[in-house]
Amino acid sequence: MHSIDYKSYIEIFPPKEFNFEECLVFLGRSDQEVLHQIRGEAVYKLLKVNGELVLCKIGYVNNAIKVEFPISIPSSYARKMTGEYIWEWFDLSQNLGEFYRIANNDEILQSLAHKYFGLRIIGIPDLFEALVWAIIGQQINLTFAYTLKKRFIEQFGEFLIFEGQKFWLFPSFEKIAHLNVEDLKKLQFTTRKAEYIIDIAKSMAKGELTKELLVQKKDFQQIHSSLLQFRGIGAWTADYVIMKCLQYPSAFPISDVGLHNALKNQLGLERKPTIEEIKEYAANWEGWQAYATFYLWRSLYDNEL
DNA sequence: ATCCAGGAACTGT
DNA sequence: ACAGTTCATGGA
Repeated sequence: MHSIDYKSYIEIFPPKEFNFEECLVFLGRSDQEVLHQIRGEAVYKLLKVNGELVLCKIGYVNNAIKVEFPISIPSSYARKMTGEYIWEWFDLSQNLGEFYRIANNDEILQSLAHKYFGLRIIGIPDLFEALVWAIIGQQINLTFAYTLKKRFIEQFGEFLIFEGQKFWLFPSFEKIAHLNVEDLKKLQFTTRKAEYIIDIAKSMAKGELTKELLVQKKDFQQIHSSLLQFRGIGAWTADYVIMKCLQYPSAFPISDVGLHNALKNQLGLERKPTIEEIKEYAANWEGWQAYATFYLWRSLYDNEL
């Protein structure tokens, strides 16, 4: 009989310029979020790796991200994939040194970079989840967007109960591909959004739209134009997904209303800036537009508190 | 009540 | 290419 010779937890050593607390603040921005839960200094999240459910408790101990498994210790493969997921989720591949050098010489970003130092773009590593969330968020307020997302997950997702609380997985595209528009309209999705989401689920089920296919494209422009071919994905959604799922720090959802409002606040403007004005502000942000956008979004959350 | 919301497709020019 | 219109309903 063998003894278990691996540790019952994973340690992830983040790069410089990482602040777990700041990331936790972002993760806690909506009390309607059901895909993770914050308890004390840790975030709990359920993952599924090759059919294996993995409940993670993610904390920060001795300058390392510590991932524990409150229910059961996953297989070594699942532990490896869990580590990779968390690495992407917190965008740990970026070297933020250059972003902070830019920010320090930028009128708009200087204070934000100081305030939220160590915050990384909290990603959405799952392509289907990123696309659905972007489509849900089109042209409605964030509060209602979270309501729709919660209904969608609780209607079609899987869950696991631990210590009396439910931990949800985002619904699979395989399941959503089989729905009718009416199934989503019941949850108060508009006809359009229901069509977009179901069509995208079908494209993914057929293997026509996958994260792998997008990653293989040689540059940003190719990824962008291939995403635009799918109904329901416009420029904003493509940029949002390239930023949050494919982790391009140069992605820039320039038409985003949240970005416009944040700029208005930061600059003390009477009105929202025009696209042309934003291009002028963003001239300094080359290569780091996604981080500039994300820090500006983060500033909106402070206004609510 | 009124305006607008972390847009996109469609239509007409 | 570009501008205007429609979708559609909740939140503040």
